[in-house]
Amino acid sequence: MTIRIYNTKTGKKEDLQTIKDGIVNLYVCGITAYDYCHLGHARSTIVFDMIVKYLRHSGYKVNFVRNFTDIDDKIIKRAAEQNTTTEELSTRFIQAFHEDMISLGNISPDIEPLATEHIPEIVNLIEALIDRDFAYESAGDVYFRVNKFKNYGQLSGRNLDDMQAGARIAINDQKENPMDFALWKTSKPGEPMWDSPWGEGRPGWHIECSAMAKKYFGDTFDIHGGGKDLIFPHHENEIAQSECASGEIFVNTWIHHGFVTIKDEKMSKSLGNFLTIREMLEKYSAETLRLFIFSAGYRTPLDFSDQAMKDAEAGVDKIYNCLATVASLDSDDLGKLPQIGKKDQTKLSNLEVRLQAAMDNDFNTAQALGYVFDAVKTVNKICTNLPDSAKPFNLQILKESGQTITKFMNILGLIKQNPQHYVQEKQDALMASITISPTEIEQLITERNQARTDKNWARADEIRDLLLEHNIEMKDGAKGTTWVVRT
RNA sequence: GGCGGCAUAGCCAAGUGGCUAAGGCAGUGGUCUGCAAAACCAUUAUUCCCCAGUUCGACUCUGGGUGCCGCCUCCA
Repeated sequence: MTIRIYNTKTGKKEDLQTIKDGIVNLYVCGITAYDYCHLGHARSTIVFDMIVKYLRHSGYKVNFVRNFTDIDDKIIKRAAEQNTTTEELSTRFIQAFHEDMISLGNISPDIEPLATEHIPEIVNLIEALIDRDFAYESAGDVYFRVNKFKNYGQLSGRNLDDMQAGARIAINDQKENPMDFALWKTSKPGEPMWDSPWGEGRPGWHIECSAMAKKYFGDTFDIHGGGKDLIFPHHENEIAQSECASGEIFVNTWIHHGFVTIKDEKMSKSLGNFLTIREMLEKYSAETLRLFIFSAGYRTPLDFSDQAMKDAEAGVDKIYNCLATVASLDSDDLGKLPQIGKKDQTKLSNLEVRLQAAMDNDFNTAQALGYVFDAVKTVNKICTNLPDSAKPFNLQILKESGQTITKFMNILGLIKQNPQHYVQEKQDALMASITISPTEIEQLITERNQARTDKNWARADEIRDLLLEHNIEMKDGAKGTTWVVRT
């Protein structure tokens, strides 16, 4: 099967064709390190984590680079506010970012380059652009000459005339054209600076990615990713810089994911309506967040709400519960398992193929999750109906289905815990909140069961109500009465 | 103003030129239970924003309209 990916550049899904057989070079724009990351960043990192894991699962060697922007206007401003250096500030938030990534269960990129560690590469690239007349110096700044690049606007589907008509561009006398963007900026006194042929200054925002991508992947590479908001101007400008400097196509496939919204508005620092990863993880597990994120296509806007998170949590529990049940099936149960209907059997044995087909289709996690839940339902159905005349073969089907589900969910960074432990731990966590001891509960259950034997329903109900007041819910099963803490 | 995207049941959300329009949450009826819970079964869009067109046939393609969102300034 071929993996098909929606390419922003062409607006179509295309078969993935790598430059080198079996190798994917992937560059993702990372964060500007000046604050804690919010759910939007979480979606970005989780989506690309899934993409990398799925590509690797599909047999590709993926070289995954994600940068940090550790010098820019916002960092300078924030550092000044906090009375610290840009270096201290960015180091602190890069550290926080790494902590968040571990909490979320994301793998690390192979390389995490910093802009400030690539100043020579940046300067070289700017010099190449000046040599080719695509850039010019103006009072210590260097600007890219957008008029010189005939493809400017190809990624975002714009043209220079339309954009200038918009007139939302700050007037700057140093520029030949208002749309020209800075490659190098003169530093003001007290700001961080590096030596350059144009005097002391610092790089513009876009140039770092062009320089670092070139360093690690050469002039042309396979996939470049980021949020939709980076399409213009950031990625447009990267293309301009890189292609004008090298004369080669910069990137073959552009992947852009959608935003996380709150009440249908984009979550962003400027709007102040953001929730940090840390805040949200106090309330919900990383796996709940991941399921929530994967319940929609990565390009769709995703609206965050408590209800949506509760739905996702119920989904995670549902899968774990099913897998815990399957894991608990042992040879004693063999005789009780039913023959599995032909239809269910086919459904389960096709699961892996269906999951793969969904993922191959532009990483359609929502559809894949649909298949997983469908399989969970089927497995539950089989486990629940336990008539006689079963064959070991049936147990095998259930165990294999459980393995397929687990293996696939692991690609999404989900179901990484032992299901039985998960169910148990969830229970244990709830235990802390209850106001009655397990011993007392057991005593009351024993008493209730005696009352039930005596057909003293009044007393039995009384005990159940009493336990319910303590959030304890009983389940009368064939093997006796079990209990759980109600969520 | 320019450009791009989206519109599918109470909510979230896949999907396809013709086969039952996935799945989750919530709801309803049932099985089970002394009553419950959990689980399971059944059920919840004769229809996919509106209007035209293409087609033997469109929710899916084309054109127009409406609404929402995003980008054009920093942004994942």
